[in-house]
Amino acid sequence: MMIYLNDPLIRIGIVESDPVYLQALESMFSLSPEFELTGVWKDSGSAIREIPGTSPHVVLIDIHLPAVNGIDCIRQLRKIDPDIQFLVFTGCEQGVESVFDAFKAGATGYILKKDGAESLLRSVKELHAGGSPMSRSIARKIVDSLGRPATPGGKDHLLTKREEEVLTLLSEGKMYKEVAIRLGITMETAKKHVKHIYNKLEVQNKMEAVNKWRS
Amino acid sequence: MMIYLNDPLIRIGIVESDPVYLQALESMFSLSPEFELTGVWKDSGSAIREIPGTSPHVVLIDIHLPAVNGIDCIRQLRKIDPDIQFLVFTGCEQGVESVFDAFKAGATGYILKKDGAESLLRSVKELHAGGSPMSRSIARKIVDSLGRPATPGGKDHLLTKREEEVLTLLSEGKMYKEVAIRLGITMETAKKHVKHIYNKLEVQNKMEAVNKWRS
DNA sequence: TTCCTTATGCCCCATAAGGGGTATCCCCAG
DNA sequence: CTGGGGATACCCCTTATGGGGCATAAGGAA
Repeated sequence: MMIYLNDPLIRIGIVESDPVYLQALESMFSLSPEFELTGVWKDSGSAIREIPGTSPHVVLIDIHLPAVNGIDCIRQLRKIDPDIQFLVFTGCEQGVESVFDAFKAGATGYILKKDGAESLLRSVKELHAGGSPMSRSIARKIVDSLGRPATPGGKDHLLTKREEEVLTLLSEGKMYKEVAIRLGITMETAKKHVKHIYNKLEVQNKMEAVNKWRS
Repeated sequence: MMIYLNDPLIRIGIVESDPVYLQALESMFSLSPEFELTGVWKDSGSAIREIPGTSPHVVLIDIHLPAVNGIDCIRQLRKIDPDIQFLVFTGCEQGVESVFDAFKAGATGYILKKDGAESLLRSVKELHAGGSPMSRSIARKIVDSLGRPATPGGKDHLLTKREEEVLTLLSEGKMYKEVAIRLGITMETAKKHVKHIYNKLEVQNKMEAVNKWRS
């Protein structure tokens, strides 16, 4: 891993589907003299194609992206250019598994949108200096899970990737019908996934599932 | 407002209904040489009666108290002794309205339990020194709401006290039946409150309502 | 006073959600 | 090669939810 301590500018790329955040981030990094914005992308597809040509030091990436999620995007990009550092930047706090997935995929930082702008800038600098910035609550999730000896169920993943996708949509208030459309499956299959989720988490409804999952 | 920068000890009172937290706080402040614990109370009634006689500089108070909530307790105590500084200390982050209510009632600090012990001690000192310590996310809520020009609805309180109670229970995954039992009303009335909430927040289901409320 | 909001209660009705079963298909581990 | 988990799909059923109306009582504001 290269460390660019002496570089005059931190070259940064942004992958964010939310236009409001994207605009804010774009302004913020364009206006800061310590950064050079190499580009912004609204989806994983274009990000994977175009980012390698721009050689950023750091890529700030949301994991909630349409079609291909940010974690897969990181995985792809790491294969192409392993020198890029990825800072996951997400709006909602999800299960500890998502955090692990992100780090396994090659992310080296994981912060929450709610932490605010100063925190974000500090994190980007810290990441570029070789650190692993993460939000307090994320760090806590990790420490907590390390504290659990042998993982109660023996299982690494309580929920499957598909189940997490379903739960993410449910957590946004989507109905089964919408979940089905988003994932390109039938409503019955979406319901089936939800039933499995409830069994695994030992809950009876969406709200409890989301609460337990996020805890 | 008096500022006690030169006092040798910060006299502190605690109002907390959770016995576990109360024990922890009691130990913490008893053992710190910078503080003098003037007393602890488990409910608003006894706190309102007894706190004025103990002349604390700072009162650390949970807003989730049985019977009379912490905000009303602060309002009452301020009338009796306006020199007392109140630091709201709560477990769960609720809507921005609750935060405003606390400040309007006379609180001058608002922190979350999850911030931890060091943060709490620092906040008490900062409060005593004339500051307004608050958790980062609380500060953000306030800044965000100030950013919204003229408050879209013109209304100060979007949701009524009762509606917030209902929404709190819904956010815990309770069914209408359980909400009704908890609040001592019929299920139909609980449903009615929920309908009002949905109208006000312009949403169609529990999850969206909770998301919008918390944002 | 009158009007409005809040909180309460009850009715009807359509749809969403939750719980159970069964069955393919694919892929990976034993 | 065989079994199991994961993902897909369809069936049945009951209950919970969301949306509408109507009504009353209390309390505050115009």
